[in-house]
Amino acid sequence: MKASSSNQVTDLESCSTRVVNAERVAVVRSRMPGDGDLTDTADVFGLLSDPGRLRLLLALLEGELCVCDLAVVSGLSESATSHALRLLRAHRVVSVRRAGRMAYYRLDDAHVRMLLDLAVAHTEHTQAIHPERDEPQQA
Amino acid sequence: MKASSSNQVTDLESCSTRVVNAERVAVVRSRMPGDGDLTDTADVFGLLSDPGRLRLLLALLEGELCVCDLAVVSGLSESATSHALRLLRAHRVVSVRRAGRMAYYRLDDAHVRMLLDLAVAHTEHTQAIHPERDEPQQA
DNA sequence: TCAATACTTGAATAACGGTTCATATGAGAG
DNA sequence: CTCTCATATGAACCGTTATTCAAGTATTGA
Repeated sequence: MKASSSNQVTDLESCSTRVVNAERVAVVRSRMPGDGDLTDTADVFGLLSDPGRLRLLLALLEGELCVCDLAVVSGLSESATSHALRLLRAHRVVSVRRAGRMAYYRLDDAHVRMLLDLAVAHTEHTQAIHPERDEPQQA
Repeated sequence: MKASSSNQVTDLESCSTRVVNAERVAVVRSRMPGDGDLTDTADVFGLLSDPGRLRLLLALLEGELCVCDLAVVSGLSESATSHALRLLRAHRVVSVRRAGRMAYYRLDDAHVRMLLDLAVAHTEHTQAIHPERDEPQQA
């Protein structure tokens, strides 16, 4: 717990930034996560912010896949796929299982899985509501 | 965060990319969202991938705030705050209410709100499980 | 009207991030 | 052992993006 002595938020009138609603600012400040948690969270979102990586992770929602299959599904080159998987692995989002010369990757982060599920649900939802976009999904 | 049309995934054996588990690849392919939805989703995650913007949006979870208060809370300059809000506004994530010379921004995207709530819940959860990180929240 | 306030905008700079190419590693086949 | 296959890695390239500075637009008050 933080016993923040934030009754007096008017302590930064000196610089160019004033405060209009001091009370709300204090509340928001007290609820704001710490710097470390914040950058961690931003990093996680950053990992999901690339279409290629997003495809990789969505492909892994159903179970493990080898690198070349991931490359095919994601539309990336095998090198780009490997780089992307390396990044995801570094952040503990995926894990590897080696079998011979193959490498099978799987999704290994419950939080990321929830974010992906939520994103998928949302796209399906908006697809149902706003079907104006034509999506030819080749068989 | 970019809007690229990088979908060229034809199922040919001719090129260097083979398929190992053809069945799984087919299933994953059929479930894969279309290119438009995918870049949209990636863009949304991209908007949340910056600590400054993340702070802005977390601040707006509780209600509207004016630009200078948002600048204070996020730790950004007022110019950087305005640029960030412009970007979020362009993506319909926040909306503005003008009152005199003030501009009050509010969170205006249910999906983003869910993502933020989930992220906050997760940081609080891991904070409870792994409290190894010390968080001195400056008063 | 003049000046101050609250916010916006554009240009410029610097840093970051994703792809590619070439090469490396390591396992299995011959 | 040698060669190929599956993946990994490093360096370079180039577009993207965040920040800053300076100037611009409204709006309010004197």
